Amino acid sequence: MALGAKLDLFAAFADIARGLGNAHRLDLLEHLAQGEKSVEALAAKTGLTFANTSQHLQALRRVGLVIGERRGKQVVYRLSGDDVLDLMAALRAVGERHADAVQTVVSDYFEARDALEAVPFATLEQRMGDGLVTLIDVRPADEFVAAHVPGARNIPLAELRARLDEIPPGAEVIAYCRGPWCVLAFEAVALLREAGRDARRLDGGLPEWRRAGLPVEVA
Amino acid sequence: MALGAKLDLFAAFADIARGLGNAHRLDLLEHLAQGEKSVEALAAKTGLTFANTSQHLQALRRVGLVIGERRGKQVVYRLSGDDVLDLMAALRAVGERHADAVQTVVSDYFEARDALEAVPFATLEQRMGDGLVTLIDVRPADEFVAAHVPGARNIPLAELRARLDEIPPGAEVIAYCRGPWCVLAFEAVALLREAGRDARRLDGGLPEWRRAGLPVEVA
DNA sequence: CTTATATTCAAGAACTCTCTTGAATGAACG
DNA sequence: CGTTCATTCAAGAGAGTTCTTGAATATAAG
Repeated sequence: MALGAKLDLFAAFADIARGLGNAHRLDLLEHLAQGEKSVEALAAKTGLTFANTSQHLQALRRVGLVIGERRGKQVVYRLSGDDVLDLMAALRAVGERHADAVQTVVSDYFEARDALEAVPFATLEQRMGDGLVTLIDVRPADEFVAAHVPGARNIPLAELRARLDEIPPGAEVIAYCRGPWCVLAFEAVALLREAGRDARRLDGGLPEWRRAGLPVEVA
Repeated sequence: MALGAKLDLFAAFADIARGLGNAHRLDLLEHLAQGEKSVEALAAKTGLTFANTSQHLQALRRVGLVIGERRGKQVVYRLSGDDVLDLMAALRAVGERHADAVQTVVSDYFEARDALEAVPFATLEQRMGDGLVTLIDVRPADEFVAAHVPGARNIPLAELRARLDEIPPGAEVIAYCRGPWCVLAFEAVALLREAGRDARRLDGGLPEWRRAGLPVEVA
């Protein structure tokens, strides 16, 4: 019984781990970390079919990682708690350490990343105060509207090249996006450097900012 | 490419999550959190067959959660890093929150647990200093020998009833075992209370103690 | 060199997961 | 109250996981 109960307990935890055990579901979780979203919105963001998105969301809900709530005609999903962000961060920590050793694609990714040193939140706050820095949020506009770092200007990555003139030439540019797994800010920094700007990435995206207890701005 | 690379990255993280996605593998990880062990030792502790234990360990090694090293005739496995403990703790945090809602067995487990308030590490250290407390390690002797909290006395759960007289009657008893998922200390506390002792559980087992940077004693 | 010991590999049966397709539900709106 | 829209359910093909069994390695010891 003690042994059986223990395995039952482990089985429950294993179910949660299996909930995270699919690339598309991690993608969905990252999008949900930006804020609550309908199934339709998630299907559009991830490129999955409607039914498939729904099934993945139900898998996540079954193990308690997300909560789905009917709101009129739509069902809106959100992360079930901040500990889900912590769990994803812990997974990332193990993954980044292991990446070098095994996965080439991934280690390329992280090598590129190491080359661009990230700016900690505290440093950003300080420089924002001094007015020495332009902070840009390179996520799509709808995610910016839902929540963003105070003082950030929204220039989605897709529009960045065309809107370079909106960024004051002298100041340092700091870019952020959805979080540590998100490529948008990396690409933004690469593009900005190509254009001769002094650009760096913020060390963490909006979910990490919020998780750190820092204020966010809406609309 | 950006999208493909991102999914490759997520797939790598998902592989790690799937590594945790099996009750037996979580069991193996908990045992490895006590210290490195051979395949044979793990098979004995978990009750799995030899070949099955080996296969699960290889699954864990493939995703970088454990490291296996040939040492003479044996292959000795250990956790690949402290971040694996953090990952397990994060998984537990989500699981405990979700437990009430879904798994009855598990919620029973956690209810029983809530009834016995756990003693934080800091409190233990203070009371140990005052000599007001008897600390017992209820894990099997081999795990105690590998590492234990300084000042603890080893009385494996199986022997506890027979060795009650080794515990000074007046003082409070604090028991610990393998960690938050381990039932040994729960059962020890229940048994001690039945015997009229003032017993409580330590809030965390040996892996958590070590992870907190506190000193351990060997042999 | 042979044997014993510890571990891994290989193959197969039973089961689970994933994605697709098309039908079914549930709420809102005319 | 019938239609529309967003979502879920159901069934099935294909792939992956798990456990068992027995054979294959690799090291150590005689």
